[in-house]
Amino acid sequence: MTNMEPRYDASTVESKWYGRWEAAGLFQPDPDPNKKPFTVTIPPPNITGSLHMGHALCYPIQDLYGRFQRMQGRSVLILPGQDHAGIATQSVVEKMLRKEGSSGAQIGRDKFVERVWEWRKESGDNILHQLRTLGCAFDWSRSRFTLDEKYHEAVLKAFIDWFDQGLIFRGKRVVNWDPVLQTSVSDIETERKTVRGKLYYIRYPFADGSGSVTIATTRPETMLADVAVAVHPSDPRYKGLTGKTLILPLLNRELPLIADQYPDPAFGSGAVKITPAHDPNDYQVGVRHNLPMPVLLDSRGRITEEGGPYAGLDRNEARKRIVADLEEQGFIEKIEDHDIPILISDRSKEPIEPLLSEQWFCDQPKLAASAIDVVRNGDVKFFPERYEKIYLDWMENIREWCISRQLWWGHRIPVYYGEDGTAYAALSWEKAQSKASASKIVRQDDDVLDTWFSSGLWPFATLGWPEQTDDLKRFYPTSLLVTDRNILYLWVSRMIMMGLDFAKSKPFEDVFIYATVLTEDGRRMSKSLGTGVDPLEVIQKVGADALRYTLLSQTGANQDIRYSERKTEEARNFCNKIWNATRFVLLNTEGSLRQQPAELEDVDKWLLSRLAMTEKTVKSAFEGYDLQTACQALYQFFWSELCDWYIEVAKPRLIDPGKRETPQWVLLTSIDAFLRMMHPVMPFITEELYANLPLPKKAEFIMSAPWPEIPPEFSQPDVEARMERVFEITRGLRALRAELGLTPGVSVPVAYCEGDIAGGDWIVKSQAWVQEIRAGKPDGKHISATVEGVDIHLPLGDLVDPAKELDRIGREEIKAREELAKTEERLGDATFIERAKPEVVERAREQAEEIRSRLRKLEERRKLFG
RNA sequence: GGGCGGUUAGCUCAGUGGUAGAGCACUUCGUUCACACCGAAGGGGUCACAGGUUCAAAUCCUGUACCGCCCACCA
Repeated sequence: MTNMEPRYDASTVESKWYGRWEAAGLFQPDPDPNKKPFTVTIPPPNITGSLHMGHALCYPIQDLYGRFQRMQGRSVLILPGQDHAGIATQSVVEKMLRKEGSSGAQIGRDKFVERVWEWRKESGDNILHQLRTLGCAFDWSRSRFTLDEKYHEAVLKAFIDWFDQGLIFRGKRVVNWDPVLQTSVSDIETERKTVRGKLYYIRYPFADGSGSVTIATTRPETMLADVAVAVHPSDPRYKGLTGKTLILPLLNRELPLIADQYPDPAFGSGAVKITPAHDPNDYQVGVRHNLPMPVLLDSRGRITEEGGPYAGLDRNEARKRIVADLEEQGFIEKIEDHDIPILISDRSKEPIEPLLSEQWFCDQPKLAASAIDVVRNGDVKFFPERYEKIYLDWMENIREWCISRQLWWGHRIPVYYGEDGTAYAALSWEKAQSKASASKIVRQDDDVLDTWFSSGLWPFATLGWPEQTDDLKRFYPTSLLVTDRNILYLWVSRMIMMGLDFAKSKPFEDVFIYATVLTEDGRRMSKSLGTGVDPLEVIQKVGADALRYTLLSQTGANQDIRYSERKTEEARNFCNKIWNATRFVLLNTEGSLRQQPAELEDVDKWLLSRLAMTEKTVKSAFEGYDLQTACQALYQFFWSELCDWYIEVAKPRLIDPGKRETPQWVLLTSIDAFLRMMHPVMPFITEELYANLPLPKKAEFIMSAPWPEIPPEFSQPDVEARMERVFEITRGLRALRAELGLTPGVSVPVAYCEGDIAGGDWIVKSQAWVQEIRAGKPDGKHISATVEGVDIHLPLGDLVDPAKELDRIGREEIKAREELAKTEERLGDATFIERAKPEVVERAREQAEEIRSRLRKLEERRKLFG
């Protein structure tokens, strides 16, 4: 294998392997029943989605664990799929229709849904293809879509079950209404924002002409649907007035002045107008006092008939007109600036209208208890751990979930109504009819289910539930969920509740929540802000392996990571380094010994010991979701230990036919193990290089190879310490050379050395480019350094500028004196001697002694030049 | 209002009790037969701030400031 290019070309290599893995069936779980399964059902991306940096992290993490666990001997299933994403998809298709001059309303429900399916067939799979580019080894033969027929049946079954148990019910509530999308959305799908607004103080006169009550409101337009004014019973300002009748300005309707706990006497005037249909608090008041609840806004946020002369106006326009009219008629007492908290719809980014309407709800509070237990008792574990508390806090305060959406794209609610309005939940119209018996079914509910209702079933519905399929039996509960923190409440908590109730056990063991990918300067990546970066473009430039490494090597317990092009270049350089080092090894291992040689030099033992340490670190870091540490250990082992030291030291032996077999074996052993450990992070380059390694025993693919087993005897800490000394001395000598302006590679005839260099003469000679090392000290002028207690001298005084050298010695002396002063101060402290651990005191003593000796030597050297 | 992260070298980040580390950037040198997407040598930090615990604090505790995220029905 000598035809490797000196520059690694990712695109050639990366296009080669994916198809081969797939053809070899490696994406399917190993059928061997003795292998413990490792299962992941991936968070299904939306069919509207295109790949972004978050995906480029999320899915490779799962792929990494699939590959890692496969190497650990598990039967791995990573099940991919997609989410129909009700609101998002419906919006996309609506937009397309509008461009064509049409609309959903125009073509009707059936045609519209047909249209969405068409669109999905054309472009809905894009994102899954993009995951292949990233190297994700997912089982495409088991891919699922949340609107597949089978999946749909599972959703209906779940709904009907909960309906029958009373866990799903219909109710009239003030919900979050999105006037743009014209549907309800759940509490979690809204975002709180504070905007600068006004607080209007409006006088409501008493019907009997005895003055007025001033209310304070931020939303004057809703007064048209007022049904009362409330004050706190303890408020002295309104003592004896409750029960009287007020006149609603503009509409001249009568309103009672009522007493309720809700108004805060300290806020505004202490009196609150009550609009039950458009404010959740007012709604509660309305219920307590049995008040009427007129609805003022229609589905687009326009004023209804209730608004009398204002009917038909948009709510914002209505506000202006109403304030102007109130002002003109003298009802406004004052207007103050006020920060108003408003709700914004996540999807449309428009302000939410609280709106009283009839919706379907899920009784989450009843389901929460076991979902709390399963996390409390450690059956489901969160990584990083802090998310456990966030999850529990949420679950302990969980509220009803509005699951109906006024959309067409989604799972239509399987509820059918009889003539008398009775609701029957059933799999079909016919089944509903048989449930209803005598009563005739006249219509099906128009609403569809919240997308999260169907995705909550994902871990088991994808495996065949409600049927007890072989897959469900073998692969459920799944092993790992990898997701981002934004959907902890929307999705993770629902899967846990639904999994426990429907599939009778937790949906997954571990939940790993990865960091948000930000831009280099810490801003959110977003298409609309223009701060997004397309992963596919990055892959074209540096390769999928490099992109994976860039993101994975920053992944741990952190909550953000910053993406930058610079980092991808570093990762690409690392790929190139791996490529070239392996290339070098291949060029130097032809006809090599394939068995462990009897005799190993210290440097060989050193590298193998470092390899053993690295394997330990990497494995436990992977297991603990600390990819950062794993990547760092791999990087350091490969670049600085294997390349910078071992290969350089091994070069002379590699050209010597009598000595080459040992370093050949060490290099092959190390590279083989390194590539296997690196494979979960960089699947392509490792596969390509592994294919070329001349190993005695080799798997068909590195992907199907086992995790490297490092013999325990490779670990030799004492040899490591010895070698580190030799390397330090080498560095010291190189520094002396640099002092003389001698460039690396230029050979120096002789260096002197006083002290034990641990049998590393030959290493120091070759690595510091010295022909001979003599014991002792040179006679003439020389420069010196003390490293690891060893004095090294370079007898090349002629080359030295004495002034410069004296300056250097002076600087070192100052440094040493400062160090000595600090250390002596510590040693002079009686409590330190008494209370510090003995080994710490001992070390301080040794250090002091070492510095003193260094100072003495510096003094001698000064004399030499002075 | 409550909670959670973060604040360490110019930049991006490691580092959970014993005198500060990496990569990049920077300076100097170098085309030595794997790699210039490379190698060698160097410069660079009162570890946000203030208290406290300790013989000893970047590290533990308390508080403050700033940045970010999440939760929360004051009209």
